[in-house]
Amino acid sequence: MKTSDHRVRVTKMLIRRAFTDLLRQKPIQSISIKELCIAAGINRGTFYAHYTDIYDLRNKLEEEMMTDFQEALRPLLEIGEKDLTPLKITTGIFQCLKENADVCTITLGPYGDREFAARLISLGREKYVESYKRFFRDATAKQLEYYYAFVSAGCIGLLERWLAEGMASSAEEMADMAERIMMHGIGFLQTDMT
Amino acid sequence: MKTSDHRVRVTKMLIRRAFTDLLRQKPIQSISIKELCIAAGINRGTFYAHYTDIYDLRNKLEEEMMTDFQEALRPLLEIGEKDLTPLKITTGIFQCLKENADVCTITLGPYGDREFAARLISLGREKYVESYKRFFRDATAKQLEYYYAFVSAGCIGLLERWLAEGMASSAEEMADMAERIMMHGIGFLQTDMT
DNA sequence: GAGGTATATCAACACTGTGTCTAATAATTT
DNA sequence: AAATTATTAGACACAGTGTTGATATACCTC
Repeated sequence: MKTSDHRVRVTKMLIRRAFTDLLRQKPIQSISIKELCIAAGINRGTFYAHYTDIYDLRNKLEEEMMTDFQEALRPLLEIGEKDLTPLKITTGIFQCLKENADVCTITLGPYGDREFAARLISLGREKYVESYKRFFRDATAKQLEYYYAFVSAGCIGLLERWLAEGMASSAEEMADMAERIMMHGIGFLQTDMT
Repeated sequence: MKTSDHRVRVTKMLIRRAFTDLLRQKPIQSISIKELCIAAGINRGTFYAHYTDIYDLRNKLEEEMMTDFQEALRPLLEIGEKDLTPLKITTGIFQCLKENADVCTITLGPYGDREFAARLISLGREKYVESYKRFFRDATAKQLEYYYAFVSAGCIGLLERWLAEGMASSAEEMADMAERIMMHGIGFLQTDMT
């Protein structure tokens, strides 16, 4: 099933490059197939051979990223891992994002798809909830749900801010900060920080 | 400047109603002016007399909401208020949102505009930061920025969840939960909850 | 390398929505 | 009642969409 044809790989690469370029300039809703094809230097019919519309293109690119990220995070989420801490998962995710900074345009940029960002964050969700439950056995499911809704959205907000500042800080630094806020709330400001 | 003409008020009301209806069914990018006008039962030329395109319509509706909310929150944000706590502000905002649940479609629904939701949340931002600074004088500006990025996004995530569950809980309950998470992080699960 | 196959290109097509305009009609204000 | 303003209906050129068929070319297998 894997397409090994040089032509389609070149075509898809051209489309991908033109698409991410355009996404830096304008929101997805004002990107037409026509202008994308002109920017990519391909025929419009060729686009339709691979995608049905712009949103299908975005979805397919996001799926690619998702599998890439899952692959990159696999060692972190291995069942064998016993000394797995939320901090390690967070750091891993943040590290992945930093290594694929260009891709973040699609998810975290001003015209990004935050719903997909939420899915990325949720990659470590099960592990998270599991370890939370270990610590807070008497918490209700509803409480955990609301808490997760809060902190996952919070992490995305943190990531947006990080990207907006050019990802100047290190992934560890950001993950540590996220972890502190998640664990202690505003109290994180009182703890020692490097 | 206030338009007192019956006709334009009826027209705008029809547009608004048709628009929020459509937003419950599909994302804004796939709502055409034509179908909106048919749904509203008005002439297409009339739409152009008031708005330039669909996004201009959304912006203008959001501006209306924003001023409404500012008005509703004014007593809470008065300079005279001395015993103003973050919890009171949060409760006020959550209460406003609950009282305008239909409007939340535009901001918090699955096809909503989360950027605007962030602006709504930020209504109390200055007051927030001010009171935070009072408690944490040695916190750096950067830390406060990241913290605010986290918790404002987190509140939106919480609101989305709330809306998704039909706003079953009370505004006070939600505000209290938000406040606890913001103040104590995961630790909020250990404190007494009603 | 020659073969057949798959892919990209080009031009053309009907179709839908856009944005603007004019003349006519209806409601509102003065 | 007259003047102003808002809405309507129809028409227009224009742009983007999605599809089709014919042609050329790059690819992989043998």
